[in-house]
Amino acid sequence: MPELPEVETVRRGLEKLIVGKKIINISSDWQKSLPITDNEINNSIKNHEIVSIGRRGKLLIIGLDNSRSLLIHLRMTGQMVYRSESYRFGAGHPNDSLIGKLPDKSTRVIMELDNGSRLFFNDQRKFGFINISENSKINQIPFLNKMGPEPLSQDFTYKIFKARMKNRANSQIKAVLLDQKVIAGIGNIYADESLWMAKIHPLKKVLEISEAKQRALYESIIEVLNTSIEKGGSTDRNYVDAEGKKGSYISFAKVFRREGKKCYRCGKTIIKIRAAGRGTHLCPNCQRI
DNA sequence: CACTTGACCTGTCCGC
DNA sequence: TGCGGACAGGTCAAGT
Repeated sequence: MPELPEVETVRRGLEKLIVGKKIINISSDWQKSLPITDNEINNSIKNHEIVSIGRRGKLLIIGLDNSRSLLIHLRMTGQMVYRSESYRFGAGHPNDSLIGKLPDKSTRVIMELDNGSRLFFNDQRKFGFINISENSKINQIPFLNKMGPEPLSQDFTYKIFKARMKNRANSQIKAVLLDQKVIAGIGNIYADESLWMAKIHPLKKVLEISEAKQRALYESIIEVLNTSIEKGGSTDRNYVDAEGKKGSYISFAKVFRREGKKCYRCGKTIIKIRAAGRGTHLCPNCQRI
């Protein structure tokens, strides 16, 4: 589910809530959600303090005081929800939350902190995970070391974007945007939104996209991601932030999940097709093949 | 090399 | 009300 803006929203929430706290325990009833040995949990996680919360693409990185990091990928339906000690004694959950009492049936991992609070990793579809790495080895993880640039960093210039597009000249643009090796953090929602904003058909081959439109796409990606972070991300189904609250970007979306409705720009009907194996939304008038 | 399909899982929605 | 199939925001491996 969560793409860069959602993961960034969770990161900011966790940064406020759990940095400086010590992990007392971490446990799971689904091995694949926490593929870490008991030995490692006892030696490298328990009684260690959380010193930082980072993000790379869609991956959350919780830094510990022993040069290790917990790597968390939410995949399609993951949530990281913090609950203070008061929740154990009946405190209500936020009104704009999708979830009630925790743990619930999608809870895969529970982390207990030293102030009595708990962090719940909920993941309906069990695709996500919490793993551990030595910081010095993080860049050796294939998924991370091949990952493309962060689209919201200063280093992500138009020149870099253009060069990376050129490497994938024969591919369909939507597939390229979804490829984490090209640019980190874009998923199905923001690929569709960026392409609509830049007026590019998702099935267009990169080499068929004009210089002006490539420039527009570069700018659209940055604008769309920044706008979504401002709105706290998109809650289409499962996504909630670190406090369990929904994001509001989906109600600002221009094409995503708007099939059958009118294009805000030209009034024609938004359609849904398949591109790169994914449901893909576009305006057939603004975005011509 | 580029693209598709299947796998990993659970839940929801739609049509019969 | 029940049942089967399609589909869901991600990624990887294998096949064409």
